[in-house]
Amino acid sequence: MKDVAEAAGVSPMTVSRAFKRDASVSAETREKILKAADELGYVFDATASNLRSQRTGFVAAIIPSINNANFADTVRALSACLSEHDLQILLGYTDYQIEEEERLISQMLRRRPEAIVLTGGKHTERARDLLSNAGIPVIETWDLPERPIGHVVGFSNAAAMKDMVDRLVADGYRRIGFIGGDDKGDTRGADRRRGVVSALGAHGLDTTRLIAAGAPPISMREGARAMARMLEHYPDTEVVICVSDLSAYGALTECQRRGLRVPDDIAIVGFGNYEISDVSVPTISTIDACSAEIGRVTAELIAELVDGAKPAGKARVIPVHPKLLLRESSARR
Amino acid sequence: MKDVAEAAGVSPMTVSRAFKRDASVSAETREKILKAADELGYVFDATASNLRSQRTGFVAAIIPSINNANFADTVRALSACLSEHDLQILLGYTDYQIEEEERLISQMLRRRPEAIVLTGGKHTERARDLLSNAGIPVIETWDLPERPIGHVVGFSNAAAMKDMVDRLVADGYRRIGFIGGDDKGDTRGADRRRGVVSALGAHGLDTTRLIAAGAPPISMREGARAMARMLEHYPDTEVVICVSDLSAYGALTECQRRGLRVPDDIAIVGFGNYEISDVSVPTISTIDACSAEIGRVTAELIAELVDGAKPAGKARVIPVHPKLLLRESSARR
DNA sequence: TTGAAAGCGCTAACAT
DNA sequence: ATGTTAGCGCTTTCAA
Repeated sequence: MKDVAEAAGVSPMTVSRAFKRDASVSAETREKILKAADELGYVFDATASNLRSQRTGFVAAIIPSINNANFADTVRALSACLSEHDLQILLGYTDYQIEEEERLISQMLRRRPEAIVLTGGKHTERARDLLSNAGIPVIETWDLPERPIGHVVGFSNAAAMKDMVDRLVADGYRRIGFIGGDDKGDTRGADRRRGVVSALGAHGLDTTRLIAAGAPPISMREGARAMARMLEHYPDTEVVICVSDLSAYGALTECQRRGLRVPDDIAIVGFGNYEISDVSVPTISTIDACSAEIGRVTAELIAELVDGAKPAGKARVIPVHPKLLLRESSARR
Repeated sequence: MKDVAEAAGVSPMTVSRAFKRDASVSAETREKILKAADELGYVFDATASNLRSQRTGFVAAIIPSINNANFADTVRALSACLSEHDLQILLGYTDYQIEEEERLISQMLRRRPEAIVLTGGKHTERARDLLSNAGIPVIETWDLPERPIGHVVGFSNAAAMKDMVDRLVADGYRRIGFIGGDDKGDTRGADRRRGVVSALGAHGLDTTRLIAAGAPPISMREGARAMARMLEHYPDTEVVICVSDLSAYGALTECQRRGLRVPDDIAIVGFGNYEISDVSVPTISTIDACSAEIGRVTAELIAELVDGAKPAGKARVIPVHPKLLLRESSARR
């Protein structure tokens, strides 16, 4: 920057200002400086800037898996909105393990992010401590934690499933099974399972038709395998609720390979409104989790908190509202 | 760090050493220091460390889309291998636009990454300049560029498609169509289309059965729409090659909705070995692009280049070898 | 194994 | 609108 200053015949401070958007530099001077910088091949050093200004422009975002279209949608929306405020995402993924989340949090805080976004409301105690003491906004998403660390943008996975069960029961379904949500790592999956079981109980229905799908990520293959076991153990099941659309699609293929008609012989529903659920034959009933909305709302919240015009204020809980999408796979004959 | 030093009764320099892995600090002193740091809630400041040591531990990685399982697999493997060398990914995505790629590159270089990974070999001239002058290893992936900027880890999309066409022709297919690859943004898709057309030409077959799928990301829905047009314009087509498994699956569903049997009435093949291609009914023939291998190999290359034991050396081209996976959707009756 | 001095490249704060 | 001074929190370098 010193070199650029010399080349342009100004002080380093003026060069610094010329590289800021709102700084007070005459248009003429700025042009001269940018030209000099370009000729010298100068590249602004954000590291030094961050240290001196104590602002990094980073927002840490931690998701369970990078290879999940729902979380990808959230991150994409988050990233797009944040970039309008000159904020950049520092992405990490936990492989559905809170110990790994703790490690990531501890690592990322060293980079001095200006806010941190988490997926879910279950964390190690040390992670909670680190976050509470970090002095930056913490936003938990994709859940409504009982004991929030800071802000929340999300929904109750259990309540979403209750709505689905209520609807299926209203449609006349009685023998209802569930696939997945057995592993502790996938806390949202476990919440969905709990929601289904408790809703079934409330209707006085059988709550034992539960099939494990193993450790997350629960994908299509696991869904197919679990459906095979469902059909063996509970062959008279009328509708199978799956922890996600991916497992629901896998379950659907298992039925197709066995010559079972969906929904005529057995109905299937999923969760997440992945693209496949609206394209497959039959299309799959699901719940839209508002992935992108979660990202957008979170970004807006962060922009507001980081701009720092307001005096912190207290932690907010912003609910989003999943939507039931009834499609061919659970249509009553 | 000064506070920690005082609390532990040592100099800041010793604290600094205690936080390094290999530094020479007596076990006793280190323990004392870590305890003091923990009690004070001290969090190491990577920003200052980066500035002084001129090492950030960042590797910039730019992919077309975060919501693509192939690129996600590459990034996951890259990230996992890099973290063993204390390197962290700074992820950006271009939405398949090289102008956006240029903007991202320029932004990311300010953060002083120690290497930069790109997807594809097509970039703006300014992007090429920025990268050439950045003084860090540049690795282009998922392609074999004619004019590489630095290192390359990838394969020829056109050659991969030639193999597929050759195989289909050997299986007796003659009227072969292609869906996608029409938009300039998806350069790998365009390469695949070129590869198909040129291979068809070499066999003396009809090269006009090309259906546009629009701007990327080409997903299931676009595949279904394109298949509808293929069936209208070229109803006697024997096999349809799709730019990816997602569009291939979409194409498959369009056939199913029309009552066409795959592969008996029409065969379909895809690209990328996405999970769906091995689960759908029928399973979809495809080409495995070695997504994870690209990430792993790239990470190993970077680790070697960044450790800096060697004196730079010249740019390397490391080919990976896509594999034909023939499945039900193109099985000859 | 530990410490002291200097400075990485930028910008906050103040002055003009 | 521009310049000067000081220093962000570490680590390199040298010394003991």
